[in-house]
Amino acid sequence: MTRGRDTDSTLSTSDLHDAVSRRLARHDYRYTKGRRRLVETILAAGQPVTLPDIVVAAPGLAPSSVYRNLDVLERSGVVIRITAAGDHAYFEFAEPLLSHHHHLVCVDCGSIEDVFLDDELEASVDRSLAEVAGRAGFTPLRHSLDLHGRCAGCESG
Amino acid sequence: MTRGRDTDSTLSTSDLHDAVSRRLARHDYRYTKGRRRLVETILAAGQPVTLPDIVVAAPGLAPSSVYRNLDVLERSGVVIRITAAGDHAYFEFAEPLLSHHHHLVCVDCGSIEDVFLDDELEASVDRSLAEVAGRAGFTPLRHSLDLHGRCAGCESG
DNA sequence: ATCATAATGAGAGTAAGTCTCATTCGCATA
DNA sequence: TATGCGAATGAGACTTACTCTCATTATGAT
Repeated sequence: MTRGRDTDSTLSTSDLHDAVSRRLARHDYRYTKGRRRLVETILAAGQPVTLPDIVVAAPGLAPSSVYRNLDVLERSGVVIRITAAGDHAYFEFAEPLLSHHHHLVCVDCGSIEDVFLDDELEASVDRSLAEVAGRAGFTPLRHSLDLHGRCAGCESG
Repeated sequence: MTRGRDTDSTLSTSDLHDAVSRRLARHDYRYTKGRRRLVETILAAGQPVTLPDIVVAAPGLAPSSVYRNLDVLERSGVVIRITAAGDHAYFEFAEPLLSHHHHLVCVDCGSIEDVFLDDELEASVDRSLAEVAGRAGFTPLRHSLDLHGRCAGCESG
C-alpha cells in the first residue's frame, strides 16, 4: 500500500533534489548527506510531519541537526512550518515544490492532511484578500486556508 | 483616539459578559472576578493578544491563573487560541462573540490584525471545503483563512 | 451564616526548541 | 589526488512558554 504523495507532487524525486539543491545554493547552504536524508524522509511521509515523526523514521538523524536543518530549509524556501495546536510544529514542502493546497486539521488528535481546491475559488480568495490587505497597507505574500474539525478516526472513535 | 473594536463587535460589553457567563455556566465554570477582568482586558485590546500583552495590561492578574483561565475560556467557546509563528500564542474572542473574520499575519513582527470578507466569498469557501472534507470523511467545524505578509510598519521600516 | 466545591497564585516542573563548541565533512583550488 | 578553510555535525547544556501542585481563598447554593 503506497501512502506517498506521488500523484500530488509537482516534481519527480530527482527534480525535487535538484530544486532543493538550487534553493540551498542560492542561500550559500550546502546540500549535505543529512539534509538530503531529511528531505527524503519528509517526502516519504507524504504529509506534514513533526520532529518526532522524522527522528523515528530516520533514526540516524540527530535531533539537534534536524531542528537546525529544518530551519535552514525554511529560510531557503524548501519547507514551511505549520504551527498548529499540539506540542510540535509540523513541516512540509513549500510551494511550488508541493502544489498549492490546504489542510484538514483534526482538533482532537492534531493530525494534518493535505487537500486541494479548484483554481477559481483560489483566485477569488486571493482577489478578496488583496483588497482588504490594500486597505490596511498590508503587503500579501501567501494565504493559508485550513479546515478545522474531526478526522474520520477521531469522529468514529 | 479609540482603538477598541466597538464597531466590529457583534455585542455590547454587557451582552458580552452575559454571553461569557452563560457559556461558562454551561460548562460548570464560575464567572469570577479574575475571569471577568481577563475578558475585559482582551476586549480593551481590540485585537488578538498574547499572555505578556494581558499581564502588562492587567498587572493584577497572576500569569498562572491567566494561562488556566484562557484554557477555561477556550474550552467554553469564549476564546480561541491562534498558534502563529513567534514565541507566544495569541487569543481573541471566538465566534459569534466576535463576528466571523480573518487575519493579516505579519511574517516579520508577528502582529495579527482582524479583517472581514464578504459573505458570498465565505459561503463559497465553506461549500468547497465541505466538499473536500466529505471526500476525506472529515467532519468540518470551522475554517481559518489568514493572509501572511508584511504589515505597513515592517514594510516601510 | 455555613458548607462544599471551585478558583487562586506562587513556585516547581516539563519539554519543545535553541545554543555551544569541539570535531568532522564538503568543496574549491593546486 | 592532496590540502586547507569554512560550513555542518551532534551531544548535551540551556532557555522559556506553558503546565502542574497544593495550600489558601473565594464563590454560590442552601
